[in-house]
Amino acid sequence: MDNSTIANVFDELAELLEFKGENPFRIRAYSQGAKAIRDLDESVADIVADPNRKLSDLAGIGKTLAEKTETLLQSGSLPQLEKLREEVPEVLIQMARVPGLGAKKAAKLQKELDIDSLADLRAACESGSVAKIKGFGEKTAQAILDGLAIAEQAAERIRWAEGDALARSIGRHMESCPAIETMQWAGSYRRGRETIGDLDLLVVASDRNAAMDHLEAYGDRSQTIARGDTKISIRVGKAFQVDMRCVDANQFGAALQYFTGSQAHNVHTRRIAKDKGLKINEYGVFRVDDETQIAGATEEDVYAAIGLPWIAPELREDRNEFKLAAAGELPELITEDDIRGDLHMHTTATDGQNTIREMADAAIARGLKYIAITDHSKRVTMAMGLDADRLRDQWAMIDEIRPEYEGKLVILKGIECDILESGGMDLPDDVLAEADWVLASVHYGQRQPREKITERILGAIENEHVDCIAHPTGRLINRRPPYDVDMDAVMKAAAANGTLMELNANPARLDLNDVHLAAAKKLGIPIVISTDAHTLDGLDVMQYGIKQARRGGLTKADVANTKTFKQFAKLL
DNA sequence: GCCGTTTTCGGCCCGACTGTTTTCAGTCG
Repeated sequence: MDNSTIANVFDELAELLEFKGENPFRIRAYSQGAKAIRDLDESVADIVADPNRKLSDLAGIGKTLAEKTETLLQSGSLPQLEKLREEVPEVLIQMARVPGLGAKKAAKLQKELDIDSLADLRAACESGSVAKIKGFGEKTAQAILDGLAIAEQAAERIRWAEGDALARSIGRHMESCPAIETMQWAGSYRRGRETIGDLDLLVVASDRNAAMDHLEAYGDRSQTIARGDTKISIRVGKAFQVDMRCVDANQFGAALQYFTGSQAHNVHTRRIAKDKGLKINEYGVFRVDDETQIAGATEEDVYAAIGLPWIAPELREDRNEFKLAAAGELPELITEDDIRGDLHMHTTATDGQNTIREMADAAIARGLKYIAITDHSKRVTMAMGLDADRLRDQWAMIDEIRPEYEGKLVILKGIECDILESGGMDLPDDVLAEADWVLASVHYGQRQPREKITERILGAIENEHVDCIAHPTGRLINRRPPYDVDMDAVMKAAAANGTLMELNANPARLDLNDVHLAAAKKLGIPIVISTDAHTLDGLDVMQYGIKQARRGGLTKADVANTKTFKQFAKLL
């Protein structure tokens, strides 16, 4: 059982306990335990198996959660969870996911009105029976109806790149507001999370009402959810929420820090402040005894006030950033300027839209010094994958054009070779041996059982000609789950065999994810950030990979394609 | 349920906004 499965169990326990009206701090303990395990850069099972280590040494895991984790690892289930699932009606969980309804209101409605489904809930709102319950009213009933409509429109988190496009569009609109002096995006968008649940805009405005009016005038606004003196929330398009907060200039840094989150990171900063006799809120850092403000204008000031250096937003998840910051060991995160090569791209030989020359010229225009041409192998029939003959023809072509690029760009003879369903590589070893760069990837048999898929990938790692595992989990964000693969085993094998691992920068993939990247870094596995470009524009997705790499805490030194070609070649 | 060099008990981040309340609970981030 892997970390995320265990974490999901604790999250579900927390959710179910909330409906039982449990002590909120006990509920939080389960959530925090889930987070601690999910964010861990090593396998919980390994820690349990190690006689020299204890699970309860992990922050947020005490005696009880350690025992439950061991039960899960041994038996695969938890009696407490089974019992709670029986006790809490499924409809309660659905109800609490309706925006505006939480566990308490949902439980009260369900109990008093005997609601069995969301359809029942809608009917109860429409008939007026909800409004008659003590503590509820007409407006609450209407808010629930609105919430139901939103929930039906599947307000799922959007990919970071989509959030980026929306933020830029709203940003352009807001720039024309004369009342706004400063503005900056915060929230999970600023932290670079792979998906964004809403957008958070922070502004300093000479006239707050004018700024809020201006946001409400955004063309695609569908609804205003709330509007107060300092904060406004609107809905854009069908269901996406955008919040704007107005603050004074001397509060901007504190507000930016607060609004950027994550929530867990903020809780941690405030706890540190409290220990120092300080209080942090979105208006600044204050001494508790006399309410004096000691910081707030910039984020650097806020962190300095609690004795820490500024922490990059991508790291603010309350994973290990506080420990690193306190020790002065925060990583200097990779930037797009550090990238010198791109080692995964396709051409017209298979499913790409441009020729080798066109890709090479576009790479030069983007400042790259080396690329690898990595078309599909023959198993990928839909993309007209290459057999040995066609591949050798392509390599002959590369030999032919290389002189034109002498001193400007190194073009590697590569292949994205499929790992076959039955195991083994899609091209014979003697062909792979002629390649400069071999990516191995799974495209078929993605639903095979864990043991089988893991065995296939381990086989590729152990093949001496394979340089790198491409998109190692196969997930497509919001579309397709990762293969059921034992990533702990894959990473250990990659480390042992000197095989590189890809961070595929395509915004739908971003594969490996941030936690995997941190784990790879810990094991010393060099990461290659590649675009998997199928078009010239496809080369521009590198920025998304960089964002993801930063979230994994990667520095220039952790990423192989930041090296000069001469240094990079030593890894092959 | 977790945690600790003020502690093994008694805390646990902090505030905006809404609706329904005549002083605050619920929800959200």
